[in-house]
Amino acid sequence: MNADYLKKLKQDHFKITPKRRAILDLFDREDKCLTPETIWEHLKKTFKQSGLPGIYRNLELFVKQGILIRIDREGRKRYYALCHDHSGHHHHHIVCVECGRVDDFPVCHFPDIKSTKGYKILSHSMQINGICKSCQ
Amino acid sequence: MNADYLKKLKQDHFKITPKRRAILDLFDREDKCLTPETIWEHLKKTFKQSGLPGIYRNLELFVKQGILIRIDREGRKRYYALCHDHSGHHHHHIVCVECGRVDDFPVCHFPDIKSTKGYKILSHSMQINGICKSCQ
DNA sequence: CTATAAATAGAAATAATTTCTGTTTATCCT
DNA sequence: AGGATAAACAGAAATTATTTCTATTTATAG
Ligand SMILES: [Mn+2]
Ligand SMILES: [Mn+2]
Ligand SMILES: [Zn+2]
Ligand SMILES: [Zn+2]
Repeated sequence: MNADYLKKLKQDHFKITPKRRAILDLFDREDKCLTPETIWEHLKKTFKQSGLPGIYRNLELFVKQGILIRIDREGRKRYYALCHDHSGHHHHHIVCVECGRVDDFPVCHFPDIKSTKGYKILSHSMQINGICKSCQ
Repeated sequence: MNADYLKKLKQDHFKITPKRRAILDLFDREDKCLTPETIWEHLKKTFKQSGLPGIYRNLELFVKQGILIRIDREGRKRYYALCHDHSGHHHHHIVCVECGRVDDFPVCHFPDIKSTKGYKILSHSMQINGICKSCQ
């Protein structure tokens, strides 16, 4: 849970600030993907002072740390969600197109090849879209 | 090739305009993913009159028609590329992170399951990133 | 407790995308 | 070929998500 993420931050010499705690807490509570602005709306309840640029910066930091992932949805906004996996194992995510809930997709089916069609393969990204139990 | 795309448009009662031809020709010639603005720069050479909103509209039309796909790259711009497959077979794409070249990735390894973790699966998207032969 | 670099707020800038309106044009039908 | 029609278009303007900048605050190591 949350403490693991904070430990990960501390390990890499990033500061544990109240805002950062609050962002991670929010993701824990909401259990779905969120936009920077939605997060900001929530934070403003607790911190009457709070800037959107700080949200953006922290979200990108969390992605670099493997704590959050970016989610693709309709529309022109960004979405982020908790990765939920602390082992660092490669895996993918399934997203509810209705409510934005995100869960780990247990395994990766992509073959472990290093090249195809003359390309040297570096990475792959994948997202599964569906409808979660409670939205069905 | 190009004629197939035009046929597809005509079938669905979309007009074959010089701009549309020019956009598809450009993709054929460039053989990589392009941003709306890049396309616009090229079109302006031939059509001194030419508006960016028209480019945006056409690109989204082509995506709906399965002629183009959207490509994720670094930065905040959109990229589009030819799908290159007229059979309509489900498949994915590999993108050169250096030059933006895009090729069909022959097969899809994602299992044909209809549900997981309580989700009803609707779709999945995937992109393979690598370095193409000429960029290595 | 202090020094210090990291994090922040707030305002402003940036730039991609969309919307709107009036005009043009591809296509269908005589 | 000529005319009617809806689709496509240009151009300007609006929108809005994201980034940059600067001065101030704050978490943390020593
Ligand atoms: Mn995960
Ligand atoms: Mn393809
Ligand atoms: Zn749901
Ligand atoms: Zn390349």
